[in-house]
Amino acid sequence: MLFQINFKSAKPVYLQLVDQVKSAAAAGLLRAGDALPSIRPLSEELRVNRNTVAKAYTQLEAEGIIESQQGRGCFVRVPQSALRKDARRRLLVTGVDEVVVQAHHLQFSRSDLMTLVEERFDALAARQTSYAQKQGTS
Amino acid sequence: MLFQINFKSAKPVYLQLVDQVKSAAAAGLLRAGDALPSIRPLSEELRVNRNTVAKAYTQLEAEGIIESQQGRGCFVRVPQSALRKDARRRLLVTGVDEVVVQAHHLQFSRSDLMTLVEERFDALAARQTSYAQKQGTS
DNA sequence: ATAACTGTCCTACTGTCATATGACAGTAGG
DNA sequence: CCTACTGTCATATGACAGTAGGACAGTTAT
Repeated sequence: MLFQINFKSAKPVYLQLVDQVKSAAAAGLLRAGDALPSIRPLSEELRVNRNTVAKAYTQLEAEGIIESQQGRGCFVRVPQSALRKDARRRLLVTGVDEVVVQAHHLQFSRSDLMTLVEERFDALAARQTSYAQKQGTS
Repeated sequence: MLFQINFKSAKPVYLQLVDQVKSAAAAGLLRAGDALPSIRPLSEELRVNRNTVAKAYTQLEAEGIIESQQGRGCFVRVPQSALRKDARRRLLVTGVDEVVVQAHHLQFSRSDLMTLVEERFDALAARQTSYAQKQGTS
């Protein structure tokens, strides 16, 4: 089971799926060219409506993470953002600022936060390399 | 004008207000004991319904950021989370993971990300100290 | 051609967001 | 006391987001 949904979460189901696909792609569990689970089987496995999965895939296509081909399936795209460095940076700053404010209210010091970010980044990178070893890197 | 609303944003108005109050509190623009703008005047200034502001304040009270007293007003609480360190950490990890994945898709390296986080943290801290100097620190 | 798969579109139900309005309750100052 | 402020609650309404089911359209293999 690659993906799983938390129905108690306040976050919409389709956005949970979007995040999980992104995360899997970032961790190397899904690599460029790989086919995603097709909509209907996945919707059954997750106990969710087809259109909910379809909506997640539409969103992912809009963000340039995947590409969908009618009648064939959906596929992971090679990671390349069309945006310039400063535009991408601006996007990231928004998320970073939220985390920084949250860290403050949760009474985390600067070094606490830095350590945590390093740790989580490395955790992601670790998943990446362990998977690459199993599969063989191209 | 402490707060301002972006009506074009996808984020609900009341959540924009919640974030801005949190941010102001984290930056020291609002300090423990300070009164928040009262609901009706603020709603007029922001061109928003009273209930929308009230909803934001209710949310902030639920999160322990402010305290509201009927007939008196709403006040910033002393920052203290009732949660244990590991519970607070778990909350923060969620946000950090999202940023880490986002950073990956925006093609930011580990050091790029670390630098950015440091930068944004210091930017927040700088607002804090500059305000403290103007007002005098207690 | 047909069957079985793939994604896509349309329509409808449900809940959330925001607005508007009226009424009520606690607090402070004249 | 009375007035003017404060927050709170209930209801109604319109717009939109999330989810769901039926019908449609493209692809592949037999």
